[in-house]
Amino acid sequence: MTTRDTILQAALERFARVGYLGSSIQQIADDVGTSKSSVLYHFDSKEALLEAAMAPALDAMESLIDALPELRHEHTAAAPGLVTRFVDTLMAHSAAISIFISQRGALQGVPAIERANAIVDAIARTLVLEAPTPRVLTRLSIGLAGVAFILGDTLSTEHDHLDPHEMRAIFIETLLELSSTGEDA
Amino acid sequence: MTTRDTILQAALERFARVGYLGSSIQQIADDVGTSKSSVLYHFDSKEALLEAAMAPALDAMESLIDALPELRHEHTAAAPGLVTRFVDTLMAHSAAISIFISQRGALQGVPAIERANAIVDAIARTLVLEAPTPRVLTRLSIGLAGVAFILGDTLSTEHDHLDPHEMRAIFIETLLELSSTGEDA
DNA sequence: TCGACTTCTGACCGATCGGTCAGTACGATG
DNA sequence: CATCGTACTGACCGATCGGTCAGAAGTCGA
Repeated sequence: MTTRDTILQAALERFARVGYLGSSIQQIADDVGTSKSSVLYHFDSKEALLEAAMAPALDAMESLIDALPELRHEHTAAAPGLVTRFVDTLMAHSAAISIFISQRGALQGVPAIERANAIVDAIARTLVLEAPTPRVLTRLSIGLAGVAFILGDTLSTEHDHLDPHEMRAIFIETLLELSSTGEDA
Repeated sequence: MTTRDTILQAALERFARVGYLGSSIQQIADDVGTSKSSVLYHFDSKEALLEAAMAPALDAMESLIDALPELRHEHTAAAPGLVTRFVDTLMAHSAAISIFISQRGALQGVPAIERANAIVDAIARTLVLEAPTPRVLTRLSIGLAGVAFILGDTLSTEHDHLDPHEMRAIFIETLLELSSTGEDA
């Protein structure tokens, strides 16, 4: 693996664990055994480093949005296939997702976070088309935020976590349940 | 209101909006129209300020825990009364709750956060007694984290949010649903 | 052998951080 | 009037922050 990729990985992990503001370039350099100057050679700034670290996750989410219109006419409400793909994408990029969820308030104005905000808006916009009640939307927000939070938690704590497959199943099932109207069918 | 209380309120709001690490004592002083030295006169340190700002929320949560054993034998699973009280407490202290939820990773070792961690552990411990499956526990975590996240979001963004009463009802209903075994009764 | 390019480093910069300290203004108390 | 405690302030401190820069070391093709 190239030095650049090593830095990218260490930065993503550290940003997720102790926060972007709580991480210094020096600490990231120490993590990978290089110098602060080396980090700033590969990336123009700390912000650029964050952007590069989050890019794969944002790319994946954007391509999921592009595929969303084709997936949703499968059912009127959220289709199981859509939710499954969503959960898989979240879990594949849990570090970046966790950074966005818990730090987007503190990082307003940072390009990478603004891009992620736009993605969330796009998701909400397409969901609103088929889930007009604020009730279902709120329920879905609870579910998505909760799932994202737990993913971040598994990264930053060494608690005993249940195995990823079980977690995945619970996530999918719970999100589907929350995306239904609620009371009963 | 005393200067001390004004500082406390401004600090709580700022910590919730842009993060503890993203807030400087100078900025908080500017918010209330006083000097950095004045803030440090009323509070020994930035950490002490955080602790004092979060204390009311933590006190409320602790007293809720104390009342928990008496409330739970009402039903085997989470009782509606318990959930309602829980949601009300969360909403009454949304700023402090939001700080804990989204920044406890970055603030490990800070006394106020350690105290909050202990509270969460206590809640989990009492819940485990009656909800032994990791499945229900995960579902509850999703719900609680999701609710807490939304509360923080309403503070830090100027989005159009639905009215608190509606939100409260959805929170309670959703949490009760998630605390059930799932599939059906 | 000679540049040219990439990778990387240590020295250094101004700004800001949390925190200390000596001192000031002032109302209450004797 | 003198004294004391409370509230508050500006000057200052060392440390760390993100970022710049000149140059060293190694690897190329010409």
